[in-house]
Amino acid sequence: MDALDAQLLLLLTDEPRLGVLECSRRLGVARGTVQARMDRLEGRGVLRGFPPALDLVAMGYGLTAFAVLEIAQGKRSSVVARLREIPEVCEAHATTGEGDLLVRMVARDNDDLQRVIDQVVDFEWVRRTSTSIALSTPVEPRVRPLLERVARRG
Amino acid sequence: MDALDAQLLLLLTDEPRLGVLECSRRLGVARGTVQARMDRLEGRGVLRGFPPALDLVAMGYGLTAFAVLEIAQGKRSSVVARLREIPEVCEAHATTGEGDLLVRMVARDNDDLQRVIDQVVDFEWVRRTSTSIALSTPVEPRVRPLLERVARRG
DNA sequence: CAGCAAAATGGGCAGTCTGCCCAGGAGGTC
DNA sequence: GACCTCCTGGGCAGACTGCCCATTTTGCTG
Repeated sequence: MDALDAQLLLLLTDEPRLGVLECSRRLGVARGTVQARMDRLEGRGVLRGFPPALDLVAMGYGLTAFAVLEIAQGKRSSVVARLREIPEVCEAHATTGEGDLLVRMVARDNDDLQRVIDQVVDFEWVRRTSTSIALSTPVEPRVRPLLERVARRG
Repeated sequence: MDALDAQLLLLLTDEPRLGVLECSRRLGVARGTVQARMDRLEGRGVLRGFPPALDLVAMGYGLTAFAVLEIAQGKRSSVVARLREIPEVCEAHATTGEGDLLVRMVARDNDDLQRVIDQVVDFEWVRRTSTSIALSTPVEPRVRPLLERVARRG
């Protein structure tokens, strides 16, 4: 990951539709170079692809909630298996600290959220839970700043 | 968002590099239809684009941590402004419940993480904090299940 | 410092896709 | 029945991709 790699990724972050040719023009390098860089980044697993970015709010899932679950000894995989079956569960992390599992979920409205939370929480091996609703997202998911740092140096 | 929209998005989720033409073939519809659907989805804000998916682990940021911050009355925007300046802060949500702010951050190694956490936590208006380190991610960020549901019905 | 391997350059070529256009047909509404 | 929206199938010029090549630059090694 040198500066050129980072600049390329920044460019693609800002304008993902750019083709290889256009990227090479913007960066002032040859087309083959950009192609090689992208191949390498993809090969190393840094660049995983270009998945469509979907706006859950626009899709009708306007509510996001987080739940911290405390799980009975050795039962985490059972709980995870169950969580995976709930479509509204968008993400889950096993963590240190007070809780064992941090779960992010979405819902269409309050009733829906209640239903989802019940599904997540009402489960034999879940000992204790603490749920919070996301009121706003002051920092949208981002990687840009990290890239910028690499892009500047080199 | 009808079934065709969802199927299209599913297709793009699985193979983002697919062009309009190939999508139309796979879905068994005319090319113009796919084009129109994508334009509409993008217009409605559902489809935000195709940003590059970067693997933070492969980039060297192998550690993820979550912090719950309790903020002094009315000082949230100050804290948020500060958080935005820390590149390692990848996401932050204002929440109900015990904490006021849920922050996700990444770091290269333990020392780095310590440094980042200090930056996030050592701040005048932050009252109380609770930090957890993500040990694993049993449910990777996903939207697919929600799409599948729409795709099946109509 | 000479020498080598990896990387970047600039160019060329066939195949394919995009963006845009049009006329016709299908399905639903007033 | 008139109308409107959506999908269809086709055509066209322009642009890009993937791939190839020979040459030059770069950066490291002995």
